[in-house]
Amino acid sequence: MKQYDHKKIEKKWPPSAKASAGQAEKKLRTYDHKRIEKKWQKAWAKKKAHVVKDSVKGKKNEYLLVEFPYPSGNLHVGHWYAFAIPDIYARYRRAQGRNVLYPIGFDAFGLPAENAAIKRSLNPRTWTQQNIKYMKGQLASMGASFDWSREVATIDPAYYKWTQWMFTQFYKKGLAYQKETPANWCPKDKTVLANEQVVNGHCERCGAEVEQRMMLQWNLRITEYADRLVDDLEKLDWPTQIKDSQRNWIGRSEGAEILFPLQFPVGADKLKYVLLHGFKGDVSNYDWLKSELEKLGHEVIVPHLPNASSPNEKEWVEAILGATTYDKNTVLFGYSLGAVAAMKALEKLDTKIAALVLAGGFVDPKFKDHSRNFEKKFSWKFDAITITSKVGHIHLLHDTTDTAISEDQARRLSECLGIPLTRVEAQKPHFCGDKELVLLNYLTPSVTVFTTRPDTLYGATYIVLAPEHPLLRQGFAGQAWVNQQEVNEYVTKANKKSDLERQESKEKTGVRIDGVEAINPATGETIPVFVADYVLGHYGTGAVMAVPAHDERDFEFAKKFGLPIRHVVLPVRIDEKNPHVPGKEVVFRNLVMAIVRNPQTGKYLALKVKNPQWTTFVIGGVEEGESLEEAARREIREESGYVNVKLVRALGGPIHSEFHAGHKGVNRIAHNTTLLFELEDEVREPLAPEEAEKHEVTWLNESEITRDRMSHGELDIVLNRMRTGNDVHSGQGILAYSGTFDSMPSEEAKKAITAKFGRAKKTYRLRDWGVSRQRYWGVPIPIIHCDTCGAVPVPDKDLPVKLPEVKDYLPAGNGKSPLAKAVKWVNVKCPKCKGKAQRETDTLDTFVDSSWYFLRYVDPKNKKSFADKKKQSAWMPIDLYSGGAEHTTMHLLYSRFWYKALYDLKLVKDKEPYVRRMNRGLILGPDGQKMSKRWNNVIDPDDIVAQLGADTLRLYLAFIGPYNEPGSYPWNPDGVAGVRRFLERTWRLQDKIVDDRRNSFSRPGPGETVSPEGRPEIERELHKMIKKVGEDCAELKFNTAIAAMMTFLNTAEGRGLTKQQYVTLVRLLAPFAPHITEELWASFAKASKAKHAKNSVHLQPWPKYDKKKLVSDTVKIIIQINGKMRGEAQVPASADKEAVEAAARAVVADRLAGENVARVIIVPGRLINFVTLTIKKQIV
RNA sequence: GCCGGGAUGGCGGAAUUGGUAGACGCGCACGACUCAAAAUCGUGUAUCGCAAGAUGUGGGAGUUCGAUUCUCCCUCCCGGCACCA
Repeated sequence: MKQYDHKKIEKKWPPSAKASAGQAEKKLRTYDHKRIEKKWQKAWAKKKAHVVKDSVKGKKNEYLLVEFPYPSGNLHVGHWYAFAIPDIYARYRRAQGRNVLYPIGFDAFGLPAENAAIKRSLNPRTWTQQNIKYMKGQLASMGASFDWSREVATIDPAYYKWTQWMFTQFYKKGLAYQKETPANWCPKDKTVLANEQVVNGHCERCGAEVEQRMMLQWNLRITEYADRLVDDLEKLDWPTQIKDSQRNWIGRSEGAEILFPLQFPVGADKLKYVLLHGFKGDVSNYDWLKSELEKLGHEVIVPHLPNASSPNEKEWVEAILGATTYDKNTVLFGYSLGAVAAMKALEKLDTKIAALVLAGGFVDPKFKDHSRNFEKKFSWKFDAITITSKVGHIHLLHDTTDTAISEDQARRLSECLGIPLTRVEAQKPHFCGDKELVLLNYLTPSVTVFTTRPDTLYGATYIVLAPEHPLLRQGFAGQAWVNQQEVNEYVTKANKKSDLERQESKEKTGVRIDGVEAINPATGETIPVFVADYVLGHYGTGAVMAVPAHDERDFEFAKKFGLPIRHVVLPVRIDEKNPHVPGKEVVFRNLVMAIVRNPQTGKYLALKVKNPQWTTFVIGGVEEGESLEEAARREIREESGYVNVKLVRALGGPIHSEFHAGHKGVNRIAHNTTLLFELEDEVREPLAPEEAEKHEVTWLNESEITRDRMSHGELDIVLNRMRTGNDVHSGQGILAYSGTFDSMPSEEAKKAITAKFGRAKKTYRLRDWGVSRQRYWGVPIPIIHCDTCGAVPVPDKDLPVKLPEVKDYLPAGNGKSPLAKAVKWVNVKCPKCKGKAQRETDTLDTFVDSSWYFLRYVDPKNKKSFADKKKQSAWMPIDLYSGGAEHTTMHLLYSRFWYKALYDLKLVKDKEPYVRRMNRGLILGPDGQKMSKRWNNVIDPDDIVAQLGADTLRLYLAFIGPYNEPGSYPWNPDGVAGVRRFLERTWRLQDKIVDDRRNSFSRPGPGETVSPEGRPEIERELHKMIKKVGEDCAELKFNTAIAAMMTFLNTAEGRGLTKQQYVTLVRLLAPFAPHITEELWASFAKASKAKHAKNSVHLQPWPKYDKKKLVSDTVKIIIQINGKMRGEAQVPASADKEAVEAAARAVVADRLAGENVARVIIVPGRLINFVTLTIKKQIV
């Protein structure tokens, strides 16, 4: 392993002072980076060379963004790689005539600052600002063209005022909400962490194991944007790797929600249903619903609501309250105006009832079609708190086909009650069908499951609830199960475990909920209900329908609990060798295949068929009334004579096969099930003569069971099941045992079954973004908690909410932020009611700070808005965003979400902030490991700058590999010396400038870059270089761009070059090594009369290459014989095919002697290939 | 397990639409300069072979006059997801 040898480098570099003193008399000074770099950095700063205007006449704006650093206190090589290399691109684009914004700032809030501050008993602000100051000095040494006038720091109140302002905007729009959520709690950092900050159950920062705690947290509704965050990726010019990572992270699954009604057949209290009809309705509307509910054993009351054609609130409410007594077993159902009346009645009710189901309800009497006469007879204010407090369970149903109630009306109801809206499709619009099944489903206790495989519904043989499922906490309408205690124990145990602990063992555990059964809506069968921790509470609906035949997890669970396995999606095997013959009758048959193993020998029973010749297992049709096993035993006896066999198991479910049954002359569709038997003894019955004639018995080793030998198309599936014991078919197939859906392909069946029994639904892995942090050093969440008004956003005029000074930055450890200790700051008046109120004491996640910083660069000093709209449109969206791979799923997703939310608030004009994104690589230590003090392999960029110069460091990092690929590159000390050599040779190349006739230094005329006469080869090399460097820079392949300049240098050193040619090289090198090139340019400018020469080299336009100069008079042609290189020939560029062939034949004449050339392939200007007859013959 | 990316000398890496594999740099070897060393300059440097030549881009097949490049299968490495229904 190579060790980084400091001494070796220091000995080598810098070149001794004595040597340069000795050369002092020489016309040229030695390249002295120390003098040059400081000099020009000062000069640029003085001239404000890098201040960017928002518009420059005749130039297009371009926004190049790099992730702003965290002010850790010291600049490392990674920072150089992150900032100095994109600077090459910024300078290159400027030379190409773009007005380039290349800003920088500091992401300065966050844990490390605070931890360091606690350790050194310093104010985090002081500490952070010191770091910023120091790092700015270091950044200056890069010679990067940052516009410092646009510097942004997230800790600046003028910045975080807008962070807070945006948060209040989001809150007002319902995008920010507070919720008691299980939070990832780091016991060491004493704060809540985002999911993204938890790596394998441990804190990303300190490594401590993360605990789950229930806490009241602020969340941002990023899940509402999940679809757009996935779909809009498509249009972005981003590497697929980043897009795929984001898609994985969001984890969108498309499937269906299906409702399974529950029955409590044993020992449960019966429910009392009160069904309220609507405007112009009457008691008879619910005949069907009533009888169905009564069938389940419940009591049903349908009160008569007076004057249904001209109703008023008072009469209806009285009728409802008088209809019966209400208690904890009552379920109140209200339809349309009945829903309104139900809520009104609840406001008055003095007991708590089990459940409230509202269908087609509203709180806003504005209808899609026409107005109604009751608008003024009801009051349209609702006491949501009272209503919801009187009810254990609420369902809000909206019919998506409704012709009277708009979706918007329904949503208002949902917002009013704070209960999510359930969108359903009624049998007839506005739930007007005779048999509205959907109503029954929601009136009965039920479990809604999410599945991506609705096609397997008929195979669902049980239901599994996650331990967190609300049904287990609340029950439904007071219903109970028999083994309540056992269930509770399991749930408590599971809830104690962290996600990580639950995953420790994949061994399935669970408890059957006794006395409760679900009804499979497709088969009508009752199926058991379990609670098991392999189902996740936060994903989908927290409940699954288990289909053991087609899901491995369910299969495992079913095996353990002895649950039925029903195969409903059959894998398909179509025999290509023996396909269906068009026109022939299609005949269906159930087949059974028997694999008989002899445990003594380990061999398998097979039949050698004589005509046609093939080998098969015992196989035959299942006769009417016969079980599979009976049929298999019969076939074994008939075909092999063996009598005593023992059934081991079925090898999974049937396989759907299609083939042409030649001997019967029909097209066969067969469902073929394979049973595995063991031979018990050798007892055989004699075969019937016609059987014996057809085939003979043979025994095969396992290795002899191959598709070559055996004719079964299903063999691969069967063998796999036999060997692995995995009988689950989780792929696609054709439906069977699925009622009217039989023989439908599974993809089609997904849609059909969803349409009939459920509704299409998307679910995401992504969860809402928890932004509360119980730490000091962050942006205070701009919310005031008032006892009467609830959470109130801080009014715009009171922003920013400045971070108060406290003495003690240590988190309390009880979940309270240190801000809670600033009592004066905390206690305020409510902005709404002026009553007593307290400030929110949590601070925002720092990912919030960095979600919009790029917008502030555009207009960093604005006091009226976060960024002026005109300035935004001058720069946004960002043309190229360069950063680290570690931000692929967090920062990049959060800031996209943030930007989209701003877009919806009409605060920004684009849907996406970053047009193009690239992830850079990683610089490793010289030993190939990550740079770390622990390994003593850290390269300090300050040392390199001191010894070798900033230009060398820039050039080295650019040369190490392609910048736009996230590779990892070990630091090579000799490699750095190598690029330093390149700069010195470039410097000394001045010695090789030869007399060019014009010997002047002026702007090249059109079509002319330099005076080329007399040196066409160098001129050609020069133009090749201009082309290559330009193209490679555009693609961020700085390594090959530098290689092209090195190649030119190698040629030019040998042959000499003109001053014009030299200066062109300097201009190409300028973005890479801004200091040395500025120095060289200036020294040439002294001798020049040209005006433009007085300007900086960095203001010179990018050299243009001349296509005509790229071509040479002669070209090298590669000569191949049968595709192998056999020689080369120089031919005139103008040579035609005949001439090329003649020249080539001359070169390889001896090789072609005696060969018949069958074909000659000529690639103009490149290659000629002689194909000889012998090869040709082999092919023909 | 699923999704994506990758594998080229001693090392970092090049190679246009399929057309000389190894550009450029490092390292190494030899030579020049020097009393010497360093620096610098020059020559060479995929492997085997004295050579002619043969082999060679993770492994195996295929398409093609010709494959690092296209197709199929496999191995390994990196990244994302993972009891996600």
